[in-house]
Parts: sequence; structure tokens; C-alpha cells
Amino acid sequence: MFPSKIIQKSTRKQQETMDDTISLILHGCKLAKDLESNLANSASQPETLSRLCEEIIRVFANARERLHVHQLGTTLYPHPMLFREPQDSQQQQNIDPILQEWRGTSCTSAMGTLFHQTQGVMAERSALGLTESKIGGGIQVGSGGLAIESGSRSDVQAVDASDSGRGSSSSSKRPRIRNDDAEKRTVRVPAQQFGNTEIPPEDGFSWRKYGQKEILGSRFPRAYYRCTNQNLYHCPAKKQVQRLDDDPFRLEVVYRGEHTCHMSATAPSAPPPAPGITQEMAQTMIGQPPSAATSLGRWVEFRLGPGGGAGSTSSSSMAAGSGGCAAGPSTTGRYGKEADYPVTDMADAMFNSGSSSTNSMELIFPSISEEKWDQPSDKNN
DNA sequence: GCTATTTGACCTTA
DNA sequence: TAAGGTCAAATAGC
Repeated sequence: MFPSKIIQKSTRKQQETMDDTISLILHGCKLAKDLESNLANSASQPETLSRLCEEIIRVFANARERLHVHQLGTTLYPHPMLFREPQDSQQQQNIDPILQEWRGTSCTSAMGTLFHQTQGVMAERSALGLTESKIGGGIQVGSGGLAIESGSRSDVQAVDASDSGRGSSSSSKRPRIRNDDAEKRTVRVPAQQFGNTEIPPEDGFSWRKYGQKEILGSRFPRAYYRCTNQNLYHCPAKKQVQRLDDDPFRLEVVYRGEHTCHMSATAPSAPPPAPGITQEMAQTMIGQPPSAATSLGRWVEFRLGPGGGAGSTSSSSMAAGSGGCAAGPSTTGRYGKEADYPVTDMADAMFNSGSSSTNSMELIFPSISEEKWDQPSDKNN
């Protein structure tokens, strides 16, 4: 049995560190806001602008470094202060007003989208055995629109019945229950606001659609996906994607089964550990076998590492690049589905100085470089 | 030709 | 028995 006091102490320490980091980020946001409000006045003072920009960059770079360190020692879960809605008005009042203000800004929206991009990583983390229920609690973003529910079937049903509108609005029939539902992990993410809004959010893995079905009582069909490497490595991972009835701009993604493709000894590209992270360290950190742990290490690097900068935009074919399935290279859906939006680019867009854009859309979908992988063909079944 | 999506039919499960 | 889940032939893009 794991000593819970050690966990609590460690968690408290991490929380304190995270609090400092959050404060740093808030400070950076404030500086950016000040810069924005004084932009017109400072337009004729390039030196002043440059100095302010450098200051902002420095603050965010510092925050990123802290996050990187924090990320290596924690569980990849966002800070609860930011991403959990208060349970009641009392708690709402207790939140730092600065934080409340910040939560309502476009910056929050961008962060929400960032976590939208990373939610799949967390969900797949869960698929590797680190279910949220083991750590406690889901994740919710008030205005950002992210919610993760996982664990038992009852958890998932509770979500469906309470606010999806799908369960409650439909017939009173008892929902269908599968024996393997205990491995279900439900994630709600914002749908893309433009382009093909049916495209499920990128989660770092490569999926192949194998079915779509109209669901009783639902306005929108449910799409069924399985891991592209299912045949090659007998990877059992699957996911279902369905638009919410009461919020067509959000998708409910249900993950089932664990990815085993990245654990295959014959996987074409065994994921390397994150820089400075040995397999033993990774195993210690997340309690997974080295193979899985190094995969997580890769995720850490993928999300917060320096990564490659933004490359050329590929509008028609978002090919899988560094964000492909950890088991190996992923192919890209012919119709632009299963597109990959490497989170590294997202982080770069937000934290690096390279981007001078203040356009949130560019932050949300930074241009990415297109890479081709030599993927072993997944024979049509 | 290869690989992915679409979609009607069939299977599974409560 | 009904509804969700999966299969596999047909189809399409590269």
C-alpha cells in the first residue's frame, strides 16, 4: 500500500510550486494586457514596445521553465485552481478576483483551447492505467469547455444524465451497459469552431473511423474510431465521438481500451524518453512500466518541451508529425480528419517570442510542419 | 494499388 | 426485442 502521507506532502509541495507559477503567469497576462491597452500610445516608441515585449517573454519563459519542471514531477493534471469550477457561490467568491478576471479573458480561452489540445494526452494517460479516479476528481473548465469524467460506468452515466441532455431527453429506457464499461473514460471537448466541425480533437494518437450510428434520442450521430495500429499490434484502444445535443459546439469523446501499440517491441519508432528522464525516473514518476513511462516522457516533451517551431501551414492535409501515435507514425485521414495539431506548437505560440500575433485563432491553430512517417501499412480489414 | 471513409447489415447485450 | 457496437463491401482520394 502506498503511504498516503507521502503523497499528500508531495502534492502540497507541488501545489505550492504551482501556485507560484500561476502567479507568474497571471503577472505575464497582466503585462500583456497593459501592453495591449497602451499599444496605441506606444506605437511610436519601438524601444518601449521592445522592452515590454521582452519583459513579457521573460515572465512567460520563466513560467514555462517552472511548468516544465513541475510537469516532470507531477501528474500532467492542470492546476485545480484554474480548471475546476467552484462548487458553490461561496467558493466562487473565495477565488482571487484577479484570477476570476483572467478566467474571463481571451487569454483564458486560449488556455482552454490549449488544454483542449492536451486533454487527449490526459485521457490517453488514463488509458495507460492512470485513471483520474485513482487520483481523484475530473477536470472542468468554466468557459473553456473542457470536462473529463472517467472511471466507473456510473460516473459516465451521471454526466450523461445531468447535463448532456442526451440521456435525460431521450426515452426512459435503461441505458445499454457493457461489461467492459469500467474502462470507459469520457472527455468533453470543444468542437472546432470552423472548418469541419465533425473532426474530433487531436489527442496524439492515430485513429481510424470504422462506424457511425444514429443514437436514439440524440440529434447527432456517434462516430466510432479504433487505433490505426489495431491490426498491426492488436491495439484495442477505441473511442467514440458524439456531438452534444445541448451544446453542438462540444463533443463528447469516450475512450475505451488501452493503447498497447506503443509497448510493442516491434513498434517502428519506440518513443524516446524525455530529455533528462531515464526510464527508471519515468517509471517512478508515473508508476508505469518503462515502456509506457517513456511514452509518457515523450508526452511531457511533446507538450512542454522546446520543440520545433511552427512550420508551413498545410490546410488540406494536416499530416501527423511529432504528435503521432506514440506507437509509431500515424497516417492522416484523407479528408483532413484525425488531423494532428502538435501541442508543442501551441505552447510555442503561447510562450515563445517568435509569434508576434495576438490573433487568438493563430494561437489556437498555429501552423504546423508536415512530416511523413514510414508507417507500416494497416491492411484494410 | 493502397488506404481511409461511408454505410447498410449483422452481432451483441441488457 | 431494441438499441448500441462492429463488420465489411463499396467507394473515393492520392
